[in-house]
Amino acid sequence: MPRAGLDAGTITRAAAEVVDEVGYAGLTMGLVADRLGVRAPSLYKHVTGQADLGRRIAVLAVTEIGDALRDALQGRSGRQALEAAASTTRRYARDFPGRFAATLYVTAADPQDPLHLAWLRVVESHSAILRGYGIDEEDTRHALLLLRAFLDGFSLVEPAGDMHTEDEIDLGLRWSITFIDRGLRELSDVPSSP
Amino acid sequence: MPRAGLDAGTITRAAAEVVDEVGYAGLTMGLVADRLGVRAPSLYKHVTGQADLGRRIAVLAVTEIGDALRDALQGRSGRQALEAAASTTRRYARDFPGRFAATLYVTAADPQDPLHLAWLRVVESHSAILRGYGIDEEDTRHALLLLRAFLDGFSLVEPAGDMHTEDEIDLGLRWSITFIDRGLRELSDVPSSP
DNA sequence: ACCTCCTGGCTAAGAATGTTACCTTCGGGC
DNA sequence: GCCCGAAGGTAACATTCTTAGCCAGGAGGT
Repeated sequence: MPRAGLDAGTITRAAAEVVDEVGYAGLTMGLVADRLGVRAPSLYKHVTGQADLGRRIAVLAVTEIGDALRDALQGRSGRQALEAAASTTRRYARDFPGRFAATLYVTAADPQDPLHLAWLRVVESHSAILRGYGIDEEDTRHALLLLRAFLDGFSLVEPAGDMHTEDEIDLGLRWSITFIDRGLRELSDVPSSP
Repeated sequence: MPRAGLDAGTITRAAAEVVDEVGYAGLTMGLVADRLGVRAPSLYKHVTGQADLGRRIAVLAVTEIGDALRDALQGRSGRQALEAAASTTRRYARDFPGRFAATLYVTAADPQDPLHLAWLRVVESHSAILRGYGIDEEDTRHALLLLRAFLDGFSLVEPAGDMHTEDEIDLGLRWSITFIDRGLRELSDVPSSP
């Protein structure tokens, strides 16, 4: 029987598909192995265990979000950039619920953690949004936290769908973007609409 | 041997202590049983299983947050109310990390779900904050979403502590509160400082 | 006081899963 | 063609959730 040609990457991608289907809590080594046409113990040749696999899913997801943000922010600034970032983050959370959950549950340990580096790229995109508003460096640092809390928090509220309808969230999101955009413009040294 | 006097409530409280110590993912029936001086299968006389127990922890946590918010908002309005809500939510997330995680992971199924009712009380507190700003009903509805995303999102970013120091988060939170407070005051029909 | 019955806790056992130990075989380098 | 490391397989073990079935304890009626 030929080798399956596994490596950590293919296993992680298969695992990411699994969590998107069965939820992050439903991840099992057996399901991942099945998807790859392989037996569960074979996975341990490439990942150290389920915890490791979970971390790798989180790194993959944060990296993908970072990529998506970078693409979406090309050539946009101000309110358009805010909108693009919000809808990108939200779409990712909806299309890949398991992966997105991983980004919330798994936290980086040390600054060398690949997860940390992946997050830095996301933060860089958030910074790019703020750069367009021309606010000073200290405000930018604080606003970054607000932005992350807002974007992640909003995508988080989504699955708790019992409280709000899809449309209501859509409207709320657009309203919130207007709210934040206005606040940021007022902070700006050179208001774009004085 | 005397009866232990278990019921769903005591089991849930014990389980809540367990998750705060070992993390939500580390919850096992055995740990809960140990804490109560009882064998694991006995728990099944009062809760249907681990999933049920997880839901009950979430309900407990959301209820506690609701109570804490209600207390903290007594006699405060405007910016003070915002600050009180943020620090209350954040303190809860830090003091009871396992329980707080449960509020993020578990989602209500139907509108009769006790979890849904518990969330309604939290939303009621958020509404109370906004009420003080005198903004119209539609804006209030949208702002509620913003508030929930912000408060939960901020408490969520906290454990990902590799990226920001404690003080930095503190400052960012105060800055964000100022930001939101100003935005809300500008929405107000009767600006408090015209 | 005693009997009865249900409740609540226990032990034992089964099923699912994560993980390790060890074996086998593929496939490239000499 | 041989050798050896790496990749995958099988078997087995440990942990944990959960169910089945037993037994005691105590509340309530007589």
